[in-house]
Amino acid sequence: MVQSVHRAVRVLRELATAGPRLGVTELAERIGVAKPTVHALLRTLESEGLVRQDRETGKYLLGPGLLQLGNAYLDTQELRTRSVTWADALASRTGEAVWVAVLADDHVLVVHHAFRPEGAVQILEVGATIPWHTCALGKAIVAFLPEERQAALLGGELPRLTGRSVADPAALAEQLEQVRGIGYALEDQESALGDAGIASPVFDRSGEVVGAIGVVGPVEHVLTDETARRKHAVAVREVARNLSRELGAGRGTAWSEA
Amino acid sequence: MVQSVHRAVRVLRELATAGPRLGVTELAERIGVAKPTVHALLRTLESEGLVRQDRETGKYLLGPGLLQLGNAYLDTQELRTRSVTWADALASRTGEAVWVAVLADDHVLVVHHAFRPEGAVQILEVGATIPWHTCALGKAIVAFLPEERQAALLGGELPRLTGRSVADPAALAEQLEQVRGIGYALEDQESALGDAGIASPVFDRSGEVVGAIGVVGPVEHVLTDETARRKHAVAVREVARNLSRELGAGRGTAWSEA
DNA sequence: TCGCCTGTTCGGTATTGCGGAACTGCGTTC
DNA sequence: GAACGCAGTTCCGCAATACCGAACAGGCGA
Repeated sequence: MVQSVHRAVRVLRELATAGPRLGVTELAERIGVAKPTVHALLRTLESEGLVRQDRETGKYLLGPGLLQLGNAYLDTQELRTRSVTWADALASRTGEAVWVAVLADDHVLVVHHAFRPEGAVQILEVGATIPWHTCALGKAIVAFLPEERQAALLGGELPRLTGRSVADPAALAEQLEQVRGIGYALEDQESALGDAGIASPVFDRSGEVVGAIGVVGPVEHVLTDETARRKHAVAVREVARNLSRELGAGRGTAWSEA
Repeated sequence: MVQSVHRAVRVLRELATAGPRLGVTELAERIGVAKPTVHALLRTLESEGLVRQDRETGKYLLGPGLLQLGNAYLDTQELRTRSVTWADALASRTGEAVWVAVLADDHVLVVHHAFRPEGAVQILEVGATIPWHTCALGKAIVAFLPEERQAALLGGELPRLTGRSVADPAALAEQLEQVRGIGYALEDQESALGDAGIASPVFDRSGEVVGAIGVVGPVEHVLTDETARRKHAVAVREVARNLSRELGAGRGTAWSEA
């Protein structure tokens, strides 16, 4: 494990989470490293375009190079490239926004976002991260993970984002069991009040979950109306299966049992 | 300059450009570093989620952590956050897609993309990079850069992406002069056949160019029709000025002379 | 004007990362 | 089906390299 690289990434992470603009001194004490060391790391990162320095204040902030790399990641993400057409189809079939996501640590990372067809202002959610247990996408993925991994996630931190977030491991485990039974997961305003979601897992040729696809929208559209919910659930599951097959998942894997 | 960090970034860059999947050996000889060294770097990057390993082939590819960081960069980008509403307004006023971009080295980096209102399939271009001299956004920015910087860019590599790309420094310099005169830049299928653009520079409170905003669309919509072109140019320039003012640029800076 | 806070530079120390050589496991070839 | 070759991986000794204490420079506020 290369120490300086590890520290450099910590610097980037700190800039990403703590604040847009951080000074050398502040960074140094945050990550517990001497000031000149942090300075050297920053200079290196700056020369690579991953960090830039505010000319006026002297403080540092994230650089454009990160966006290029992030975008390059998206291109390598086979799930994303394959899902584009399916996501569009699902969006126009359901009339709702469609998200495609993968699991990164204990968060769900949105890698594709198809806008709701009849949309007013909609902000792009690609790159957004959400705790796995507060969204349908996360539950859909985790339900089909190897058992140890599931246990680890259930045992980890489970923050509450809204009053409706479920933070009890036992209750979540039961939900996951249910997901395995019906092949899709639900979310009822657990990450944001007013928003709900329905998602199904996507598998690859090795038979493992690689991510999930699902609709996201106002509770009234997605969950409240019983018949609409049924319709959406069927559509989501169907699209997820087709997408899985396109990724090489054969029958006999978890998705066909669902 | 921290050597290992520099090398780690080179690894990421290589993965981003050369191919989605690269092996340790291949990476090692590409960047001219011993195999075990590259391996250590990869393991570190992997533990940070910036790189992942394809379990089947053993080869390495970019990881999801990069997308998170890239997204964090976007949030720090004041130009982007401020431009969202202006971009939407411009898109609906012109009926074309609107891009907002900054300059990163000798490439333009798209930081915001407002879709064309009446749109069929449109792919999101946020994160895309284009050589500065083959798009209106790039010319709009470079035209207002300090002279040494301009000279350096004109003296650098000027690849041709289409048959219409302008690769001659003198011709480009003349175009830049023109941009300074009229306050907007044009592109006629210089980065992609069939596509044209009109863009104006955006300034911040220090009076320096921070980026550009402009419309992008089929030549027939954007350039061919003389009256439409005029209308678009006026709209773009106006929005760029308003955006600049919102960022704190005062009168008396370059933009008000344009 | 002074003091205190930044970001920055310097250079010695030993930690740390580096790479040659050897290992392992897979796919391919004969 | 055994032998080869090439991949990713591990080990370990050397010394290059990154780290940090201390001192410097520049700006802001008091």
